[in-house]
Amino acid sequence: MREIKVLIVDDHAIVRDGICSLLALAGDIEVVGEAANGMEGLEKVGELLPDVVLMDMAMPVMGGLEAIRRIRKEFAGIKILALTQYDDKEHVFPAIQAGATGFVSKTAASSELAHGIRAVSAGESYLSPSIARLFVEDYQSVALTEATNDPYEQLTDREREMLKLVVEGYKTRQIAELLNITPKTVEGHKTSLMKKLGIHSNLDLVKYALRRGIISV
Amino acid sequence: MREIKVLIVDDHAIVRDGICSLLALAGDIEVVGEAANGMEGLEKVGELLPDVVLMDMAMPVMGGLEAIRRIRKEFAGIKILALTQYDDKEHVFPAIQAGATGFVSKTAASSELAHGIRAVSAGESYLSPSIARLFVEDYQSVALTEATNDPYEQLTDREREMLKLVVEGYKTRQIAELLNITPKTVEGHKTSLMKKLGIHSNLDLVKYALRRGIISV
DNA sequence: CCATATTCAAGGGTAAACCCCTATTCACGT
DNA sequence: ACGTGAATAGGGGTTTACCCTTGAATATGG
Repeated sequence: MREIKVLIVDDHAIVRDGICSLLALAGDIEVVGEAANGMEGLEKVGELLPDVVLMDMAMPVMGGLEAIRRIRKEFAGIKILALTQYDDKEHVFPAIQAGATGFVSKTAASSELAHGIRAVSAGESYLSPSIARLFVEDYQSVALTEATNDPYEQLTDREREMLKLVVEGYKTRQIAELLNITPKTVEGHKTSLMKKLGIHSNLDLVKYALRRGIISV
Repeated sequence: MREIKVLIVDDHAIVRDGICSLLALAGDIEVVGEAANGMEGLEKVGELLPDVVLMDMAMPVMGGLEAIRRIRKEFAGIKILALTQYDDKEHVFPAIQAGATGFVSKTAASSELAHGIRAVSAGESYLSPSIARLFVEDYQSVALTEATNDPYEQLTDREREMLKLVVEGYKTRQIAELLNITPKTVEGHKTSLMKKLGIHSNLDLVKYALRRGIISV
């Protein structure tokens, strides 16, 4: 199997050299170039066409975030593994939205770098445990609301059925036809469930349903 | 350092034994018990109080999903590492929402199991590359829509203003009062923007706005 | 066994949203 | 000067949603 070509972008020469020698031990990874900032990184990506770019987030001249956006825009096929010393939402999520395929924390075990590079190169993702935690917690924040005394538990089966159909976009009349009841009955359940949830509009019902994970965008 | 106490829940004895011997090699992990289904797993959790439960998703009697919910409810401090042979959204996200702290694919390298157990035990998370991908892509779906030729760019400033107010819950009349224009004008803009976005209901407008990040739940 | 509560069902009336069309004004580029 | 697109406004009719009330069947509890 061909070696994975990697470009390292970091403003510290010592970090670059360290990573370089680390990856040399991996065997299946070849460091084809280095860059000291986002601007330089963007140029070298064009010259060297690496498989994976290892991108530090905190850099002068052009930050990692902007560099990721530009690389993704011009070279859609090249995977980006972001590298950071800060393991918090504010640093991680913007990088992912900018187009990073994986994220490794600098506090992580050094072996993770090679794992991450292999994963993103294979079209998958890699998230350091401290980073993965952020994603998992973000998804669970929805469910946590559930654990508390959510009035959703107070709804009858029929009302939950209505809620689901309503937020899925069915009109009152359509629901009535589906369930072989009159539209008036549907409205009755709807009024009742809205009262229980303390919601007064169709719109907030959708937001509630999304928060509860009843439907997804 | 104390060994990490693990309970294995899987309906196949062969799988349990295999995992058991794998983890024995790790050194810092001790398998304190096994269970063949969710119900049995729940009982053993109470008896053995493990640090981490390794939970298979596909099981008879009581599935992994329900078992995760109950364990989380009764024993909030115990971490759950889910295990599955299916690496898709439909299987992974519900497990996370039910309370799993990490997720390992059965197609993954066997060394991942120990990594995952250590991560969740330390209060972090572990996601196999094929699973991590799902999370990353889910976060990127917002940005990706943006990158393509989203008709949102076709909207006029006024229309964007309407869109924002509408999905925030303002009624047509209220918007009219806010902007000192007639309700009819508001309707006009609304009709126009909905046509541009190919949306035919208030409800889908909310979903669109959430997808686009115009509002948040 | 009866009283009460809950669920499901339905009607009537009002207000709001939605649909299709037209029309004026203003700005902008050709 | 002309066409185009945006913002504004309105008419008229249909559809839906929202609010209040009622009634029947089915628990649930004293």
